[in-house]
Amino acid sequence: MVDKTLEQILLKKFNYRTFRPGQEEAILAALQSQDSLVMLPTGSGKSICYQLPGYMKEGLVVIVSPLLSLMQDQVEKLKANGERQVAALNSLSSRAEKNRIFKQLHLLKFLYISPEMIQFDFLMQRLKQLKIALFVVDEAHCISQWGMDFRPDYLKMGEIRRKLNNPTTMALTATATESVRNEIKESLHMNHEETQEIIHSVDRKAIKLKVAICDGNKKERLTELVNQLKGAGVIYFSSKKLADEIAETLRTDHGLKAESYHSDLTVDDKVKVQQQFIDNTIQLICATSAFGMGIDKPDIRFVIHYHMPANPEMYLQEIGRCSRDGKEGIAILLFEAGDQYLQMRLQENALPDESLLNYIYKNNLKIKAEQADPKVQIGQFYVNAEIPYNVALYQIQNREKLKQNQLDYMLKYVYHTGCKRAFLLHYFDEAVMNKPANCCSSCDPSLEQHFFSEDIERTNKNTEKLDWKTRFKQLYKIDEESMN
DNA sequence: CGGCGCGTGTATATACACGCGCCGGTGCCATATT
Repeated sequence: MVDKTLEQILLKKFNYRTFRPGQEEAILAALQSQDSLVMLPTGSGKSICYQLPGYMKEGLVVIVSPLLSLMQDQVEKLKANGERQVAALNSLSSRAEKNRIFKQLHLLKFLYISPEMIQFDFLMQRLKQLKIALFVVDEAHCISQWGMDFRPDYLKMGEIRRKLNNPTTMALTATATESVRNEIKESLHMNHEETQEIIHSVDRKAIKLKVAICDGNKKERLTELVNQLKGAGVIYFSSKKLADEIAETLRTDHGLKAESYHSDLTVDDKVKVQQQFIDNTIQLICATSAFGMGIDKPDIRFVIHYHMPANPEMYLQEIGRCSRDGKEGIAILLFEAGDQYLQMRLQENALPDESLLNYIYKNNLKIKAEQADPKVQIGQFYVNAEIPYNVALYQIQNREKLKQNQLDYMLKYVYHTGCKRAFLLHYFDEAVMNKPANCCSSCDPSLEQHFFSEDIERTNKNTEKLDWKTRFKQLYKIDEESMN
């Protein structure tokens, strides 16, 4: 059943003729003031799910977003679409801009904001007085994936929602198991029975799955692969240094157009690398997990993991950047015995141990100087939320066990001899429907060969080129007149 | 775990072996200056 009115608005506001799967259900839920948890695969137009009902309902749409670049990106897109009543409130705005946005909040339709900034008292007071049409948590898996680890402000969104008088809420994500979905709902204080879940498969059939077990020759395997694979690709590392080094090797020894991308890059270097990658000026990105959210490149043909990610959710997110145009692509996980220990070390360092937690509970006021340490931040979150010490310890230890299990699942994935796709989907309680051709390295041992030849056209040659400086200006300078 | 850098010890003075310790990923915000 297709609602003609909705389609007319879709055409008028967004210039699309038809809805993609899931969009209409999400929009209807919002229009009926029903809370929803929307899980749609990457590239299926999640922003329309809240933007369209935003236009139809009275009041402000507040979107909690994890990254500054995502906010600026969305604002830019809406403005390009002719929307003027949109703003992002964050540390990139000058004091004058912040003031202006704050004063004209009642005239806005869409407000993008970080979980850190929305908590500010003066802002909350103001938001409380306004009619909130929709409260959106974008990339909601961050609540579970980041909130508990290094961004505790994500854990306060439930309280924020309550303070705003429980506005209609939409949580959006691309990858979440049932338990993560429950965690999101609980964290946001969403009612289990009344929240509508709009869940679509996480399976991306265009992406073929390969695991290559190496034996002391991972670097050689990597260079062999990138020399033969056609089109644009991303190589994920769990070390910034190694990402830099391999990018350098690929450039100087192999003449490939490769750049590295990680958190040490300045903001303008990040924008530059991203844009050159989208333009096909750069063919390969050697990245850490910093790279990816908001990357809209349609023709990424392969994603290689030099290091195993921490869990299947992250693996799916990272390989999900491949093949957004629907043409075939390949995800290759390179594994060497012992690789899991790097992840284990990283995980050990993420959460406070018993003695640190104890120290934080006893000396909370005295350690403000150390607030930069995420472990201390997590501990302080529990203290400030007045959660008893034993409960906090129990929760943290549970979290550690969960992470171990997730890593174990990745290891089992590596050594699984049956269908890799089936095994990965099983983690999300899904079965393989309509198994694609060349499904995975278990189903087709010489899978990667298909991606060495150029007979299949896999690149978009007519990608519009945009000077990165122009792009940078667009992204990070909100024009002044737009608020009037 | 594995790889690297560094200091120490050896056998006989500069080169090399050995063991020890360390490292390894995600982002908001603030707030002060120039």
